[in-house]
Amino acid sequence: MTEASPLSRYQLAELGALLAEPARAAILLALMDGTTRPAGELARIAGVSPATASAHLKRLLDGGLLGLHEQGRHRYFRLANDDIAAWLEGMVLPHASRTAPAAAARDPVLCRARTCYRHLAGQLGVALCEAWLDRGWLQTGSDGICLLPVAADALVHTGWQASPTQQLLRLRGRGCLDWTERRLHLGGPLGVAITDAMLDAGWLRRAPRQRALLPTPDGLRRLAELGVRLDT
Amino acid sequence: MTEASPLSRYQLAELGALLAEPARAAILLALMDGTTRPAGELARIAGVSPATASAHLKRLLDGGLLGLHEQGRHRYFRLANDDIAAWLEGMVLPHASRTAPAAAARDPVLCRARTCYRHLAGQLGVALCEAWLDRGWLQTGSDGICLLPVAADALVHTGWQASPTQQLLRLRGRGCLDWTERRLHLGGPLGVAITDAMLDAGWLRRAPRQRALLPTPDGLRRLAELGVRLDT
DNA sequence: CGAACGCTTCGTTGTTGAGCGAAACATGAC
DNA sequence: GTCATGTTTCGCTCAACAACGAAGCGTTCG
Repeated sequence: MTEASPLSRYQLAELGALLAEPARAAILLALMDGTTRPAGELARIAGVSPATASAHLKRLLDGGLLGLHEQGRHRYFRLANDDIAAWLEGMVLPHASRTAPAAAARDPVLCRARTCYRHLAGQLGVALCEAWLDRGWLQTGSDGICLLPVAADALVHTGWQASPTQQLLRLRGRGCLDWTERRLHLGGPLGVAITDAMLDAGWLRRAPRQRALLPTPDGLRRLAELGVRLDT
Repeated sequence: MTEASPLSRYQLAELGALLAEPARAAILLALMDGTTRPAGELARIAGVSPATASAHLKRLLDGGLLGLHEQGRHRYFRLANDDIAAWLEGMVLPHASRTAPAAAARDPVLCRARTCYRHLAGQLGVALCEAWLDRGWLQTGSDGICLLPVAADALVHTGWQASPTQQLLRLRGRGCLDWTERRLHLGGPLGVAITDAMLDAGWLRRAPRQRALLPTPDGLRRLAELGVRLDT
């Protein structure tokens, strides 16, 4: 059997139906920054009763869009994986051609650096991925992208803690499509770990109510040392 | 005003609702190969009455997903633009992580070469775009990607008709994300024109009922002369 | 233990919208 | 003009499902 289309009309419709309700859309958008939130909080964000939100969460869970972590009487929800986050980011495409004939009309802060799921995206994310691949710090293999020891040494030299850096060597990342840059940035567990480390170290700060990430002056300097520059 | 999210919950829900009906999904999938079809034919494909299809087409049109060409008593529908096609191609992402843990499980023929909207996509499309950018045959500017005269000369030398090649110089293309390769291929009017020319010249043939494109032995040879190789 | 809490399930109501046939409206053929 | 064809609009029915309150279940705290 050679499927004529990789996606049947029914699968496509089912996927669309999951987005077709403002309450569900709000839940997905709220989780796009990689946060993990309990059902009650998502109900409040979506503006519906806990009972209604519970039904929505069940549908999203069954649809494979959400992941679940149960802890006592709490149920914490998150996006299922990087692909879901990248896919949601890509949902802006139809609007891009309608509402933004000039691509520059988009929010420049969000273009510069933001989270995609839990990892770094935007110009900075793409620059990091490409620079480190160029330098041979990242290597793509059949099991994903891994960080090489030479990179870990450089990170320690720039001020990272040695012990967590050793853990990075065991993690795997993968390419994730960046919808503003239309190139790859580093996703997967490795991408998440690197982004978390940069947040911890104060190289990046989270914008108050956005998915945007704000690089600090110190962070920009350190990143430049690591070959990551924002071309302007 | 700095919009917190580039897409509100209502916009996202509206977009999802457009896909949420199997009949509408079937219409969009049928138009993904770049064809232009009258309302009656789309009704037959979707398996609904002309009256029902008319309502669906109106919604898709109002939603900005379709374009319209009226001719006499016929109304021909097509996808609105390249972005819509690329976006639909990206709709497989959520399924990719569920149903295809190994990316190689996808149809290799479709991965090699296919149409995205009306232009060449897949390994061959990406290879062409990158090779020609490397050679300096394509140049990216503020108004898109254009073909340089040196490339036109090379095309004529490989057997293209001189007159249509001159027209290519006036067209503009743009990068379009390839969901199997996760890199850019050449879309826009320039991409469409080049693909059409290759089909006319017999370098590529359309697969009977798929969006797949089959490169002919002659076509592969000529493409290799132009620097476009399928790395295996 | 009992009370408070977080969440889900159940039962009900109301709205949305998909679907069709019939009729209307065009256009093109004769 | 008359008829056939392609498409849309109208009126209707029916199914799906979002939403809530109430009740139920399991967990945590005092």
